[in-house]
Amino acid sequence: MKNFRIIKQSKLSQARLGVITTAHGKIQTPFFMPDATRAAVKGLSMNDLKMLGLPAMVINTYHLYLQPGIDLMKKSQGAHHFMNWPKPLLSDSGGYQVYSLIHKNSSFGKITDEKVIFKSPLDGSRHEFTPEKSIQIQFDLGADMIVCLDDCPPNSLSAEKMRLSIKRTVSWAKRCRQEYDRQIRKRNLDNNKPMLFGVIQGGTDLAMRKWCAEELIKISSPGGQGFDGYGYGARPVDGDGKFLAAVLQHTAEQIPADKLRFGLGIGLPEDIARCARMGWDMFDCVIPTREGRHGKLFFWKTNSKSNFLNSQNFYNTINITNAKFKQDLSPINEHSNIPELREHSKAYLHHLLKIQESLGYRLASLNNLEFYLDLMKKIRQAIDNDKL
RNA sequence: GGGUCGGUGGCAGAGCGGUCAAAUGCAUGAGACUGUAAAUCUCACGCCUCACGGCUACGUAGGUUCGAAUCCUACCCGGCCCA
Repeated sequence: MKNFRIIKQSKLSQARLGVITTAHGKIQTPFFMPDATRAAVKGLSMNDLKMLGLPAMVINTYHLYLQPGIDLMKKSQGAHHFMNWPKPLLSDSGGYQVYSLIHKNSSFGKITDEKVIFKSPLDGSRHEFTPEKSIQIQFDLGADMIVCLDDCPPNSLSAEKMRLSIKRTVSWAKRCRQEYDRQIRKRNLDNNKPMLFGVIQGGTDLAMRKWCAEELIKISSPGGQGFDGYGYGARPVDGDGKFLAAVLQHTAEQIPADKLRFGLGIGLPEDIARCARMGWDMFDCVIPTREGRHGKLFFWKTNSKSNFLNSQNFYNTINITNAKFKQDLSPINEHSNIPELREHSKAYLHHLLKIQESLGYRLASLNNLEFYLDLMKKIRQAIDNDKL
């Protein structure tokens, strides 16, 4: 059974339309997932997310392992039941925490070729993550799409260290693949396999990205060669925040066309549009929710051209906490399909965020997620019409 | 009326002779945020100047001192206690 099927290839670019089939329903690609790292999209209820038509979300192995713990996940028969979320889930491996905690600050742990030693930011306790353990936990979480534990390096790493890091990521991917096969047998999941993703590292160096991709694709098992999909790992921007378009383009080209391409942590709306054009199929990012909580709202510009997604500036942002919105009684978003965003004023949302009221976080997150989901829909339509 | 403690920047509140345009918190203003240690972080925050620097300021008015938010005197205002 093949769980990713390409439906249409754009005549204009590498962009494609597809469908993923999971045990919790189908997903049309390209698509975007918000991050529900600790089993919640901050500020939003599952009903909110259903109302938005959210296709899937990303939960995190490391965070859920620390809190509330995997025993409870097993007892709840997985994250879907625990969260009461009926649609697909993707669990991230904890590889990003190798970067965000340890690479950035070595007092948070240590990386060896064998495993990662984390010191919990919650209470300082010591925890070991092996590739095998990450996969086991992800099976316990019961996610529909799971990710190999990787060593996510800073882009600034020296060439020599980057080479070692990639070797580690590849060796861990092998071990993840073996553990995955073991779990499938052990749990009798032959007809209900989660999809497994490898993560391509290599910083900003095209040759390193290519090498990492090739090594990952070579990994084989009785279950087949390579992975169901491949992710782009590490920050997609340089030190100045400039999008690494050439690296994304080159990395996409290394991934076999019939495999899913997952841009981890991407990104800004224009970056997602560009990546879709390169043939990337799935995205996740904290931007819409985090920046919403911090007051930044995304809005469509009124565009008449049908190929507006190819332009640089197809949207506006405002910072609703700016003083100029204090007295602005106009709707938060008059074009929204969400009644609350049409009926509440900007002044009200300004006020809610100023007093740190959770309703403010919710309204801002709703606005931005609606924008992102709309963006993905427009991208899919554009591909369908050969406009992207 | 008597006693007592106190009056500091938008607010709260340190400071108690020089290193004070004055700690800290809040509020305010702006910015950042890309597989969420993020309801977080950064910067600004008396006035003038891009800046060097200058000016005005710790209730009011005097005084002591080389020098006062800090000491003294009077007055004004507030809290508490007594009558």
